[in-house]
Amino acid sequence: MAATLWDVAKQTGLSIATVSKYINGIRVKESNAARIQQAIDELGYRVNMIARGLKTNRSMTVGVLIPSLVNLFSTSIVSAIERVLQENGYSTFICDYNSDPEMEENRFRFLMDKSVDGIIIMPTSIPETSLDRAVQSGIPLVSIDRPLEGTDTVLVDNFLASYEATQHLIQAGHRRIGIITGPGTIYTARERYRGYMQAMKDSGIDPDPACIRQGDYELPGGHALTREILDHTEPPTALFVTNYEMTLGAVIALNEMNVSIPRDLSFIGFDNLEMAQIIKPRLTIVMQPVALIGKTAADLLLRRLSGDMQDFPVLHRLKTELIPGDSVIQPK
Amino acid sequence: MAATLWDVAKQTGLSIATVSKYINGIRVKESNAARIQQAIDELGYRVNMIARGLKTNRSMTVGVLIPSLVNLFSTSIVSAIERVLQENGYSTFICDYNSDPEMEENRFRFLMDKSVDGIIIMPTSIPETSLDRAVQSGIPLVSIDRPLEGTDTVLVDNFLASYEATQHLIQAGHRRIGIITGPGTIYTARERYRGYMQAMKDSGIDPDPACIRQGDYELPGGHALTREILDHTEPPTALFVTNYEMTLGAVIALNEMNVSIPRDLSFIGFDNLEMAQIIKPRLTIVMQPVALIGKTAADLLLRRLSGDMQDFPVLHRLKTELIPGDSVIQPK
DNA sequence: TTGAAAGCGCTAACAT
DNA sequence: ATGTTAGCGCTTTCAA
Repeated sequence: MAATLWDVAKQTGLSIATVSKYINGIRVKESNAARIQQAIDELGYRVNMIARGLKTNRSMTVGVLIPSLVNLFSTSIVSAIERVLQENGYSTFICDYNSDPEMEENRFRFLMDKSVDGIIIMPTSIPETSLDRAVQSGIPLVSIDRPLEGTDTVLVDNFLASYEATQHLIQAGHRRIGIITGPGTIYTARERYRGYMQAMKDSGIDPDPACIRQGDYELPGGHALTREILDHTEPPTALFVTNYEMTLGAVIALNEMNVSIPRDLSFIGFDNLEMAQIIKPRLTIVMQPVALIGKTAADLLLRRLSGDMQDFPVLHRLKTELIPGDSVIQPK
Repeated sequence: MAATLWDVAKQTGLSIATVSKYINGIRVKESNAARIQQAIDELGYRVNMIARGLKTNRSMTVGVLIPSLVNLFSTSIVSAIERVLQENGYSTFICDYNSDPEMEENRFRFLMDKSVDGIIIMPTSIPETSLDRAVQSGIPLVSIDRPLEGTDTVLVDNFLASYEATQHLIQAGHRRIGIITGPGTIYTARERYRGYMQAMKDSGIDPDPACIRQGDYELPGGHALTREILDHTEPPTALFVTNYEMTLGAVIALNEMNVSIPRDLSFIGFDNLEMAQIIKPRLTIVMQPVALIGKTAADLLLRRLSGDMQDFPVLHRLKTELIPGDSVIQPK
């Protein structure tokens, strides 16, 4: 059906080998080059990547494994990854594991079976041992958002992000500061909780457990827990919500309860500048450099793919940014 | 490095062909089957999909092309597609074209070059002629969300969805009904606009242009246009917003403006039941069956992939659902 | 500079 | 039921 090297060779009267060389950028006689190119155009010849892959043992694809495709944070990163990889001739198998630990391993194996050249993974609970197969096959692995033992990693300084946000509230004069964290099983959630606790401690504040709620990183959780915290007889004067979905839920809940930001409650949210800027008053948020995370991970993988194993395993800890809005003022 | 058929054959003392047969589910002697399986386990043998693909001329991958990876509607569909495909042994190349017409063609060609077995595309502006290559290569194509000439298509009845929503407002007694539509370049936006106009017309209402705004399907647009419409000297008594992002923007804007739903304004939004249920009062929304769209498209593609070209090209027009909330009441 | 030939790992006749 | 063999389309020595 589709034209092959053989067709081009035949049409030009040259050999397959010569045509192959031309395609791979090896010098051929100028006049031949022209004839080959013409034949390629006429026949609409395109390299069969599968055949090439079989020969070169490189599929020019990388796998990207994320908890969920239906999550803005993940997909923003993937979007950046895909762009970089694509610019370098790689294509991307994107897999989600539905935040399901079993499926996580499952999909990882699946990617391996697809003979990807490298893998970028946002792990939740996959045990290090399951990754051995990749390591042993010499397939580069880059972990994002959460660290993995003995693996190149790109993440943000979650502890510091949370520390700074909390400190920001403290400096505004708050002492009764609420926080909605993520699941204790998730690394980022633990780190963000740590940052909050440390900041409180460093200021000599003893946090009230009534102000601390562990959420699930999902919108409904943020909504419900915000109500819980605010319904307390002595609600906090400031609230810090530690991811995007829960921030959305919190804002909706506060609107419903007619709790005015920042008059009744100072507020710091997480991620998604766009949303933060649209809300009135503009929300003060912790912003993660999603595009940079993706780009850094992709660049790193590309480097490993090219055989450069310098400084392995490296840990890129990117900085978050506290974007000031109008949602934090002094408590009454 | 990795074990091949040859290794397994050698270890078992059988021939490559026999091992291959076993792997492909062709009966071999029971005792041999056991030996082969054991060797496979011991060696950690896994089929080389690339080699198999070269031989069978099927890569067992399909391409999915969407405008954006950073859009809940798209990714929800993709998520469903991926699930179905994966269950059937296919893997998925997900590409986004950043809502950029040039890139759209670009990425389409890219997928073709990757010798995918089939393609599911959510097209924006790709000309039918660009798809010829797929058609000529015999690569099945399924279009989602928007119809494509001569192509299997899965979409929802946008006209009816909008008609019903508008009618719902009219039946509640509204006559001054605002709408925020999407870009005129996008099929769904045009259809939703048509549905609104038709419903108004069928009830003998002449819509006021001041109540009609064309948005961009993005959150900030919904936000800004809601303010515009409400700032009018004679604002509508009801507002219909025609996609998720803009609905989010509209709700935020209304909260800011202290416009109470439904007391001051009846409201119908679009998509994302989760959000609609969390907002108080619960939003009445038009819901698209995203999971079903994905599943239908994947099933259809799978059918074409298996050679069943019955009723080609078929158009699946799925039904949306108007989910009643508490955001629509009679106007004052 | 070009071409002949040997596979990459697998499947599928075909023969046994 | 099993084995032999001929490729799939490409890259890459090696020789000419």
